[in-house]
Amino acid sequence: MTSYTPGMASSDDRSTRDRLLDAFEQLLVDGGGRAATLDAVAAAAGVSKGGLLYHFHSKDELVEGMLERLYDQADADVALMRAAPEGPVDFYIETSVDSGSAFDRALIAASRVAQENDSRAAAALAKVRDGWFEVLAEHLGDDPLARTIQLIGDGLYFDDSTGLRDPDALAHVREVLRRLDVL
Amino acid sequence: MTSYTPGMASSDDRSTRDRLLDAFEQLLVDGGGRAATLDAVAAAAGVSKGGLLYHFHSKDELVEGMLERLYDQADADVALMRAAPEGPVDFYIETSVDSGSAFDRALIAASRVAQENDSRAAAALAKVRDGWFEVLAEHLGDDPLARTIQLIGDGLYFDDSTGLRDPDALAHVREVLRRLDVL
DNA sequence: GTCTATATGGTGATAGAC
DNA sequence: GTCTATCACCATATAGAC
Repeated sequence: MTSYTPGMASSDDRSTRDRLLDAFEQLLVDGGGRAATLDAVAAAAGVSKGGLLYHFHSKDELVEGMLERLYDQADADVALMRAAPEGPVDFYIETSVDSGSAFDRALIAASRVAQENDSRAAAALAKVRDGWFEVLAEHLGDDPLARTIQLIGDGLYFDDSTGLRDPDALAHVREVLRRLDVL
Repeated sequence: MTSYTPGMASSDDRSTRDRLLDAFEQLLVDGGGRAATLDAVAAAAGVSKGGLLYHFHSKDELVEGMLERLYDQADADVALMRAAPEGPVDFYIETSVDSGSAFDRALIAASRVAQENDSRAAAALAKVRDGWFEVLAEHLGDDPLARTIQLIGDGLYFDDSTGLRDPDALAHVREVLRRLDVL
């Protein structure tokens, strides 16, 4: 698997490429897989459809490019999680509510694709989740607790991505985690 | 809002109507909004596209019919939850993992539609969730805990609907809930 | 590297036969 | 009550001009 390397593009087409992926993700987040057509992606990125198809020869390649970026973002996120001063648990639940970050957008976009029965996207999400779980389980030394916290994070993500966001959710979760002596 | 009333169909077309809604839901669950075309729904239900369009004049009406059924199923579920011998919390998390029930299918289908930016579906899901929360909060007398348990349920749902199912998840959650003295 | 055609097939919806 | 035929539109993808 060739990994996506931000600084190493062979020419200066990186910004157009990334703008296209950004637009693709945003359309997936806002309107689901149905709204993310090639026309819409090209328009949102400010290029023509032909321009898009120069960078990505098919919609499939667009998905592939998106997932490659996701893997790198996930690696960076896990590193941040391990090094977080507030500890990995607080970092994890805090970043599980949608802050509008590029990584949040990439995750929600990937889950939209996964729900259209794309096995690559589902595998990518599973791998990202495994990375988080590893850190949680290592830090807590308690699989049931780690799994439960991960489910809470999944729930926060799901609610945000379905427009069910509850502003008190994070405070409530923190309160319960304190009772469990993990915060 | 005219409610869906199983026993009161004005003629014997109820079974065809329900078969169409069943097929619509199943296609949404399996392949997302993109796969649930009118052609596919009609074929899966064993009627022609014209036959479908006799019962539902548009795709919008198909969604509407689906959400009406969902409301009634949700009312029934809340009643079961209140009366559950094992208590509402255990009932809630147990039924949050996809058992393949008609209600599970309806919920996942509705969330697929909600994620394509359909406000009716999002509102329906929010209402269903409010019903569960009310029972949880009433029973526990503890909003943070009720909200957290609800998030765990959302996480279980999300994982199932994205193909991330972990067979130990439920056991792990139960273990943690015992530590919190709710099971 | 980006754009304009254009081919091909799918998708929602209508009209009207049976 | 269900079906066939048909329409206008939108989607992905190709070929090739600039």
